[in-house]
Amino acid sequence: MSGDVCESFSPGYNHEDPRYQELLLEVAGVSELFKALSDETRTKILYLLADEELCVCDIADILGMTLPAVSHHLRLLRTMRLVKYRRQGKQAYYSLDDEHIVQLIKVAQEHFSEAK
Amino acid sequence: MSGDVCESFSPGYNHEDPRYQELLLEVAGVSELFKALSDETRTKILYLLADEELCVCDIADILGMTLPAVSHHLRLLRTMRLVKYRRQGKQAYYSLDDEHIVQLIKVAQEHFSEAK
DNA sequence: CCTTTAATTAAACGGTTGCTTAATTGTTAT
DNA sequence: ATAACAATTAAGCAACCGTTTAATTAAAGG
Repeated sequence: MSGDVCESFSPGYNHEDPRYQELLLEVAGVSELFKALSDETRTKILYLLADEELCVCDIADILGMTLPAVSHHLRLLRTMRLVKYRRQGKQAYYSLDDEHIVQLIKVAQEHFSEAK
Repeated sequence: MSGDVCESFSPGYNHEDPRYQELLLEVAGVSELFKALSDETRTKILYLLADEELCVCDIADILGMTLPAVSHHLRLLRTMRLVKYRRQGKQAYYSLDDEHIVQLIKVAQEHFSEAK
């Protein structure tokens, strides 16, 4: 049993317990999701897509960034299942794939505004 | 007006509009909050503190990390107003400072579990 | 006062990450 | 087929981030 250090009590965390392993997997997934949202550029992209569907070119223009840079971020957001895209002619139109993001951003906003 | 590229329409984003500037500030704050949650170690710490108050030494022991490493993360979480601490003798006991984090983690969990 | 323990801070190192440039793929039009 | 445009992919580089080690501060006890 670990955790009983500095003479203070703390419950045991059995690292061999399969439930503990499962929890670790969840933690990894959660932090990976937050990592996708931790970049300012990606957050901006999600804000834009929350309003409307946009093609890569438009996003790059609005944010004043190069196309490859934006495409790079979109790929990450895609693998995290946060955005989806549909191809129409030459353009690829992106939009939000999940309502959870809107919730996450909303809660984060609240914390931000309350923290002054 | 920006945004009208690749022959597709997109509404104008006036970069001089004070409301736009305010929005940018919010985006920066939101992404900064997510950045605090994006590290796996910090997420683990928040999971632990969601259960109970713990001192730095215990956290380090449970996670199998050095004390300075944990302290470093706690400082960041403190500046983000996510955790608070109280000193009792030699130890510093940390606990969650905000219920928003629990909400954020809960929503992230849902997304993670649904995304398989 | 000196020693010990908990915690923080500072400096340095290694790995990761995001952007840039260049090259490639895919689609439309001439 | 060739040309032009949108998008992706790849490689290289600079900046950032998390950990480690060492030094410092703070508090309790002999």
